[in-house]
Amino acid sequence: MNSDTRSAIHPASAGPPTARSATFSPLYQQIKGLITQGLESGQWKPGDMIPSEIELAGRFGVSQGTVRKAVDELAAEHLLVRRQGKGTFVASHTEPRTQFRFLRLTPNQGEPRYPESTILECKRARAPADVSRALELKAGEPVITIKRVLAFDGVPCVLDELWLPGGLFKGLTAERLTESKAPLYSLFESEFGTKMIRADEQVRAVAAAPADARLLRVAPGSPLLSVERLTYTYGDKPVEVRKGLYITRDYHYHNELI
Amino acid sequence: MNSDTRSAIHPASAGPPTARSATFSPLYQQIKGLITQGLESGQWKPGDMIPSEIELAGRFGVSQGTVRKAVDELAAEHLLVRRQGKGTFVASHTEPRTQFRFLRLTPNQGEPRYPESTILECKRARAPADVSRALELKAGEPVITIKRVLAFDGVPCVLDELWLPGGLFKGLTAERLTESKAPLYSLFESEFGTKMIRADEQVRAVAAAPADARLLRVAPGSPLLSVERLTYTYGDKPVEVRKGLYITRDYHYHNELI
DNA sequence: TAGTGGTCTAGACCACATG
DNA sequence: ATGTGGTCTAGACCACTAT
Repeated sequence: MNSDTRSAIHPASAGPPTARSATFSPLYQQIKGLITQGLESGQWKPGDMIPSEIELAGRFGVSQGTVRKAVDELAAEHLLVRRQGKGTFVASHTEPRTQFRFLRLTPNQGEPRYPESTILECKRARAPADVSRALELKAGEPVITIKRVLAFDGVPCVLDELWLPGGLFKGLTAERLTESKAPLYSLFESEFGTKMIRADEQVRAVAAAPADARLLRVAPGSPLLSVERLTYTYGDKPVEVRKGLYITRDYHYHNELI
Repeated sequence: MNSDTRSAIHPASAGPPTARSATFSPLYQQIKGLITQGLESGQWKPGDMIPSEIELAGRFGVSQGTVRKAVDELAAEHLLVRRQGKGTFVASHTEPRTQFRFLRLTPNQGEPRYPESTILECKRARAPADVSRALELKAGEPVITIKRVLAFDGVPCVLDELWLPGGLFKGLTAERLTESKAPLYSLFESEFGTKMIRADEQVRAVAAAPADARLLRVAPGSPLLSVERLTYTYGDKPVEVRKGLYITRDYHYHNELI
């Protein structure tokens, strides 16, 4: 079965059972790639159950243990979620665990909560140079920019501005954002088919500019936490730039070093 | 072999091959615990090679695959480091990778570097109430407190104050800290046998108090990044409280969301 | 050449969820 | 009762490191 196996994955490179050229990656890595393709292409959408390990093993012509190792790693990367007795599912931003991986704002006392959002602006525009560079867009390619305030119990806490490639988010309007009570990333994955996977953040302390201070209802010059985020989807493709200003009097940015 | 196996690990609970009471955790979890004991007790010190998988499998009376799963998880938690062809080693803060997991300060341009340290103070003292609570010490138990400035090329960047349980760090003096050019955690693990494993951080933006501003050579009221850290060693035991103030003009706090 | 971790297989049985 | 993921075994062979 071994030679059949390998030829199933690399039809052009079949060889004797133990043949493996220098360019071959381990089978389980190849399986990871094939599963990731299914996710990227939308064949399996967030929340969907993917085929069982046995089914995938048969389909790819490898043993169940090999599929298991591939799925284990994808689960460790939070692309998949295993549920014993039920199956393996595509991770979704509708799940609270996923949401709080991308919302690090935590109350100084009490449990993490999700804030209310007020959209200030949502329009198509030309991207600033740094945003354009970060999103790997050509100069002049359109982006959609969103500006909003996040609040807890009516008290402003975050002033957020973000930029998205226009091509991926056609039809995104302020109305649609205002109607939806779901978190942004949840909306993005369900309505626009773009799933945020990971992000890099740069955190700084800055003094509040007058305009920002007014929107956040703090004194100009107050210390604010600046959080600049670059977010990636499958294949390490950058798809969101986000700049946030946080008031960290009653909340803080939480991080676990492991 | 199965019944021998289990009796080797739980001498008092041996049973038929397939017996497993409700209180039994999976074998590989038990193996994880046994290996962790070896780390915690100092049987294997940072940098040491632990016995091979086959050796451990024989010693614990389980298959190599079970040891492998245990070691895999400990490596994922950064307690161990695998090196193909060489062996498996106890992770150490002398390795750059480990150091930068706990030093998130990154230049806005260029590669991460390690700053120079100037010790301002190192003394035994009574812990403030919040520190005492965080370290789970009884009121009045002594702590060692260290105050220092970190700088890049002579330019102050971080003002750090930290508290350690006195009992674990006997003989820690300013001289010893000043002599050592190694990072603190490296010194702690090699000289005092306390290995820092993970930490929780709370990040905020604050205004510089006059005294802090003077030490950091910034204007009073300047925005500073406040980073409060509680650090744990084996067994989730808290062993360090650290409060840092960062100047984030040329550097930022970097974080990857995954 | 020998020892280490890395990959892969085949098969057994357990634990959990559901019909 | 069935199907799912979770654990465990036994053994083969590969890739890397050192002597």
